[in-house]
Amino acid sequence: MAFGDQPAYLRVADDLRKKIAAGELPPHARLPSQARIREEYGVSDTVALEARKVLMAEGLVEGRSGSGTYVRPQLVPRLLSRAGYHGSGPSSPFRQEQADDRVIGTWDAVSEQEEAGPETAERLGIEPGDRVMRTRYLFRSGGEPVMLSTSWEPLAITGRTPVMLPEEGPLAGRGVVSRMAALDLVVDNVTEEVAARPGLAEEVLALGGVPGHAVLVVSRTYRAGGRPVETADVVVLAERYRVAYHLPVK
Amino acid sequence: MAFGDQPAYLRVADDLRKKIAAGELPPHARLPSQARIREEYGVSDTVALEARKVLMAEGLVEGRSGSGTYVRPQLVPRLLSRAGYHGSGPSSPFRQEQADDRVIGTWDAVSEQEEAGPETAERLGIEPGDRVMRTRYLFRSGGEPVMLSTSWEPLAITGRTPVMLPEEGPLAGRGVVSRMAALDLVVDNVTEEVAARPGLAEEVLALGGVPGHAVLVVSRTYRAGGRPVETADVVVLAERYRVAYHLPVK
DNA sequence: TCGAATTTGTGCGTATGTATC
DNA sequence: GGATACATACGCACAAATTCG
Repeated sequence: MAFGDQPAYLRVADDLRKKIAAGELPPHARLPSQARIREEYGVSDTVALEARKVLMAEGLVEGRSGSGTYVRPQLVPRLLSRAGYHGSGPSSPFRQEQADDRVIGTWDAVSEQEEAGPETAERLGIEPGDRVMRTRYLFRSGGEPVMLSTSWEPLAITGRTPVMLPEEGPLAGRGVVSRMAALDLVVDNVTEEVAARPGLAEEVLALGGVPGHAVLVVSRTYRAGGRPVETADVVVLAERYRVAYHLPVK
Repeated sequence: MAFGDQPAYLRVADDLRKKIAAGELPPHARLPSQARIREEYGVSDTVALEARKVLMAEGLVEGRSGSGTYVRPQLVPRLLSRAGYHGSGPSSPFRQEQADDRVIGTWDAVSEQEEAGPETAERLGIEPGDRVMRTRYLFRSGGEPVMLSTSWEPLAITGRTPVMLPEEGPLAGRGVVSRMAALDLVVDNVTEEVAARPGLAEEVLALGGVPGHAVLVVSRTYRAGGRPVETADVVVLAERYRVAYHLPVK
């Protein structure tokens, strides 16, 4: 059973990984099926399955039900430019990125009122339970989902105004700064925090990634005169994006 | 078997995740054993195992052989402030952080000449094989290693000058901007890119983390009049740090 | 100190569902 | 529709680590 003090499924996974690294199994190639692995390596169905699972967890291969297990092309991480807000031009992180990469993107957005949780309240400088407008975004690039975002705005600020819904009304999709300007609020301060954590099953599923893989989370807060007017989390797959900043030197 | 179009092991994982999120299973608490899960949820051994694996992959729980599966304490990541260079005051990322957190830190640094590899050359705008000064840092906070950093400077710029070695000479430890100023080079441009990837065994070992866990990598490049004068990688454990930026709104 | 019970982790064989070709 | 292949699920066995009487 054991072979060099290594579980059987790891031994099989190592061998397949070597073949991928050596180019013997190039991108988009199909791996031997579970049944073939069972024969070739003289192992059980479970071991063949576990070995494939290891490679899938590593993001090297991708299983397609009914078809086969395929080598994933290793993609070069793209840049998510966060060079600060530019008054003229696209404003959301995604629209910025479009401008940078000349990639045509689409997105869906759903807004809903809710009561602020403790963390949201903390970030917006309001009390837990205060009402906020939560908007969930799903951004696509070339049809593929690439970025999730959730924004929160205090209804104490936007409630019963034309800009209450970020993606509707006269300034739909124009960005936080423009919309707040319509309320005579001058956004003069942005903080962003970049973190990485294992992606939740839901997030990874939506982004077409591998369960357990890391996501980058950019937590952004817009402020007007010290008062938070919007806060948002942007979630992308860590293996697909780097977050780029251009900083001033004072 | 299926329940709301969801596999049984995901249903069990979701339920356990909710209990963790709700505080019903606080940090360090022990999850129901595989056998208990099997009984409570009326599922098989395999399903109970798979459910636990999902939560382990998400980093929520940790299995200890022979003992049990335990909820991992979600430690609040510390801030790594990257608010841009401030002419007066500490300059290295770590020294900035000290100022922010009032944490007394120490560091070791080792400098060595080498030939630039392809990636370093690309970042410094020089040719592969050109000579550079590489300096490796290990930063400690309260005696514990918390951050690794490697910087590269073209010897075409600093060679045979008093500031050739970052941590020696008259401007030792004063930071890139000050040292370049001594060469009449005005650093006016900083770009940073934040990425996350699985930590290398060496890195994770040095930082006291768990193998396989993600690290955050901040890749920074200082430029003077468009010419790169220094580039560096800063590596921290992803679960322990967030990278914070304060951006201008133009 | 010893040993029994518990628990995780690995491994096997099999059956069934379901997507793809 | 049939064949193929992945995905989920069940039940079982055993090794290693831990816990506890």
